[in-house]
Formats: sequence, structure tokens, C-alpha cells
Amino acid sequence: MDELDRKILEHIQHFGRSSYAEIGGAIGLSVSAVNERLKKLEKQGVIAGWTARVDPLAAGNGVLAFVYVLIERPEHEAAFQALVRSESAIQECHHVASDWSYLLKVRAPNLLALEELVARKIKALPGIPRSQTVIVMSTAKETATVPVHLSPA
Amino acid sequence: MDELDRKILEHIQHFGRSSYAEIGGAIGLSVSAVNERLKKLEKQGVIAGWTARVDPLAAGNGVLAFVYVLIERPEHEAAFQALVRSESAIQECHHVASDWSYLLKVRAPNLLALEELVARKIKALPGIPRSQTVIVMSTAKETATVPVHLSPA
DNA sequence: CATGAAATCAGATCGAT
DNA sequence: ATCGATCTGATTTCATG
Repeated sequence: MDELDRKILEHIQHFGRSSYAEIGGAIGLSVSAVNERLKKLEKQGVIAGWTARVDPLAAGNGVLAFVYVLIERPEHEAAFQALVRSESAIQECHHVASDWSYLLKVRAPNLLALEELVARKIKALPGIPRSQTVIVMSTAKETATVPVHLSPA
Repeated sequence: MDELDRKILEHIQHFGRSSYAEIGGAIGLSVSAVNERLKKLEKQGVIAGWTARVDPLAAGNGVLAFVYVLIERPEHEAAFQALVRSESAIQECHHVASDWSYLLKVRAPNLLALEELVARKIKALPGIPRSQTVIVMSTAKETATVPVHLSPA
């Protein structure tokens, strides 16, 4: 992971359908060198995959919210994790260091659907006495782009 | 936006480098039909772009945190927004309905770098009396995949 | 890491259904 | 709106220096 790798990663995070020639032109590297580095980064798992960015609103998701969940005992974790995995509305699930156990990032078509998920599915699970929902009113910045730092060579 | 569009969007969110032939094969559509629908979805902005998913840890980001920020007066918003835009460590910035003004999603190499950002850059701005940082200990699920709902035809 | 050639593949277009 | 075919150009890959 050197400066060239870093530039490649920066570039393909912004232009995921670039050809090797385009990447090479942007960072000053030959096509074959780009090919080799890309293959290496993919094999190492640094590049975890490729995706299309879909506009959430255009896809019918009018509501974004962050939901805190409290889980009382470890034996109730499994069912919760299963729900998290199965619900595509739950984009993220983080174990946090706070008064709460988990923080979820949730998208839904409307407030009704959000309530349906939180009240009827999540809180219906055993061992979940409380939750707290933070509604997002507007989003000033939202990117999945990851800052790339050079590893200590 | 019909069922076929939905399937296309689902597919390309998981396989962002699929050829039109691969997409068509996966959802049962000809190459030319996929071509037309993709172009339409891109023109409409439903497809906002294409990106490589980079593993945050492999890219040197050992720390993930959510940071709440309180801003006292509207005239201090501009400088804050400018900072948000310029800092690649700040992946998301949401205006939230809560005791706080904003919720940030932040990635950093380590806790020191996180503190540097929060204490020395964010809180150094005028009109920001308080912030609260929630550290993520582990992440059970994290996807940028957006659920695609059919628009009312 | 660059070059260059070869083989493959992908994307746009067209007429027909 | 979709299909199937065709055509053209681009892209990846590989061997060599």
C-alpha cells in the first residue's frame, strides 16, 4: 500500500466504472500496472466490491433514521442479529459504547413503515425493553468514500 | 420504475461491474433492454454513480464514531458546513430532530486522530458549545445498499 | 513498470415483433 | 417495450524488454 495504491483507491471510489486506461491516465501509470495493482488490492480484500450508488429518495426511501436499541442479556443477541441481517431497511448495525447497546441506521419509505419496523419487529423481540429513534430531517453530506491512509511501510 | 427496474438496481448494487449481458442474464432481460433501462435510470438520477467499496480497516481507518454537534445560531452554520465538506474523515452529516443539531459519521485512523478532528477542528469553530461522541466498538452490518421500492405506477 | 500485440468482450444501433 | 443480430470500438490480458 503505497501512494499509487492510495491514488487508485481514491479514484475508483469516485469513478467505479473507470477503465484501466482511465485510471492510469488519472494517476500516471500504465494500463498493465494498474491492472496488476487492482488485482492485488482485490485479492487482499482492500477492494471489497463494486456497487452502483442509488439515490435513496428516488428508490422510495423518504425516511432516514438512527435507532438506538438496548438489549438486556446476551442470550437475546442472536435473534436480534438475525433480524438485522434479514431487514434490508437496516443499513447499518453498530455495537456502541454508550448507554445503549446498538445503533442502527435505518431507511424506510415513510414514518409508518419506520414505526412498523421499530415497534412491531425490533421491540417485539425478547430482551429489548427500550429503543430511541433519532429522525434525520435533512442530510448535508453522505458518502461511503473511505479515507485511504498509507500503511506504515 | 417497475419490477424490472427494481431488479436491475438490486443487482448492480451488489455487482457494480456487471456487464449488460450479466445483468440481463440475472433478471431475464435482453442486453439491449438492459441498456435502455440503465441509461434511463442514470439520466433520471436514480443511479447516482458507481464506486468501489473499500475496506475501512485495510485503508487505515481503525476508528469509527458518531459525533453529535450542537450549533447555537444559524450564522455559524456556514463555517461548519464548509468544514464538513472539506474533511474526508466526515462521511456523513445529518440534521437531526433531537437535542442536538447534527449527527456526524466519522472515520479516523485512531482515537488520537478522532480527538484531533473533534476537539481541535469542530469544537474550535464559533457557536459550537458542545458535542458528544459515540464510539463504535464493532460493526455487525454495514452496507450502502438502498432498499428499492416500486413507485406508485 | 512500460510497451505492444492479440484475443476477447462490451456497448450502441437497427429493424422487427 | 423487448428482442436478436450486427458492427464497431474499447478493454483486458499476456509476453517481452
